[in-house]
Amino acid sequence: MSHQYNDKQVQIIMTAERLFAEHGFTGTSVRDIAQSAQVNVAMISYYFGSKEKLLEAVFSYRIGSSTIQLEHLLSQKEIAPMDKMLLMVDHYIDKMQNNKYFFKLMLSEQIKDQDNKELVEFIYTSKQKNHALVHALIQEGQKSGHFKKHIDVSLLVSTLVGASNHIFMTEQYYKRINQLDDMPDEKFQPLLKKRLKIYLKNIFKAILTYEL
Amino acid sequence: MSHQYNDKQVQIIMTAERLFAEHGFTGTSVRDIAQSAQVNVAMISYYFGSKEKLLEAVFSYRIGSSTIQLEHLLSQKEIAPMDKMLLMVDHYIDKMQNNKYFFKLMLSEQIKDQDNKELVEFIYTSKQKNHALVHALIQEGQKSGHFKKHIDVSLLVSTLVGASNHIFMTEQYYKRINQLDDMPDEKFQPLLKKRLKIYLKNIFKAILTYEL
DNA sequence: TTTTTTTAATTAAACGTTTGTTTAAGTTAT
DNA sequence: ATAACTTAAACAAACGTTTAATTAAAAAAA
Repeated sequence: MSHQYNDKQVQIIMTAERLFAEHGFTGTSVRDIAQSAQVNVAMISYYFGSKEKLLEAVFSYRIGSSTIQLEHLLSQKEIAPMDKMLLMVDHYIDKMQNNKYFFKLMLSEQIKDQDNKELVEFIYTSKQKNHALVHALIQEGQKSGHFKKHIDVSLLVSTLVGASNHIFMTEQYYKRINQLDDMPDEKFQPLLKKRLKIYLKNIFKAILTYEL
Repeated sequence: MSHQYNDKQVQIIMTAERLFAEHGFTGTSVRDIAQSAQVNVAMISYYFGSKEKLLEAVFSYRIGSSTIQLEHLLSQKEIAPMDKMLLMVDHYIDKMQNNKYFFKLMLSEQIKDQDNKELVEFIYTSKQKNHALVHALIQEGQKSGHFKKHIDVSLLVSTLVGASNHIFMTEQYYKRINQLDDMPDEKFQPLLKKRLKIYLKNIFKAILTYEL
């Protein structure tokens, strides 16, 4: 993976990302994408080969920076393990809110029975990298006595990923159930983000330190 | 909503549920469903009117029992609030493992930009009911002094729903990352369920009681 | 610098499939 | 005899992809 894409290709990729997220991969036609991106239908085959390859290009386009940022954060020696963990939570939630479409797409691709093996492998590799980083951080915290023993890293990560995903995917439900319908989105979004961050960081503190 | 369906209709509904969950709504053709359910394609239009209506029938078929069971559980006066809450977690996880296809389908329908307003309304009503029940239980626990104050019910429920969903949707990743590839599924499934229950109940205890 | 050649980008139209749904003729059950 | 069920075939519309023709841009030759 990992290409260099010209302006027109990026335009197509970002349009596809949005439409795939909103209506699903099969729910989006190449003509929908072409029209929204204001290019001819044939350009998609011309540049990417096929609709499937375009999906892969979307993933390819979003790679890299994520893991690198996390790696950089966790490598800073002067930060205490717990603070690193809480920073990670903040970082992840920011990332998700800034890349809602991609996270939606990633989630819906994981739900489906995958036949696109390239994509399955990419998602797994990406997950494994993050898992390894978190695992190392937890071990570091356990050695220094800041964290308790017997922590299931997969479940911990699933709490962050699953709960954040669920809240952001269903934020309209959150709005309605909490009687925030009248609040404009530019006020609601920061509010939700703030609440989610506080909430998840408290959970992480509890899981990592308390002997429940 | 809420119909009576004959054997053949149920056969179609359950097949559709599985295929919609595995390949998405748009990713499943009525011919796929007809073939898997071993009926003629025209039977789907004949019984349900359209593919969209069939999707609604799947939801309609799964209604009722869920909320009723939860209502029954939470109405039992002799059980302490915390025990009720932990029972609810157990109950929810059991339900999800026994209805994996439906939960997958429900999740992927929530991810999409909904145009099917009937379905949106149904999902919202269902969520609201559960939310109200949990909310009442938490207030009960707060009054009796068992729970702490200031609990965001939506975030709490999202933790249960989101984390459970994420784990079950990506259980193959869990298997691989935790080096459980060789374990047969009939051993792995109970293991995962057990771990998830313990883990989530601990989180709930922490959120509901500790002043974090 | 101009002209020619070669490559890349862009287009509308057409390709063969597959899509959801309907039809009209049939069978089975009431 | 009436109603409910079941079928293969047909329908137009939408699908992903390819084609062949044209324009724009870049490279090479004059």
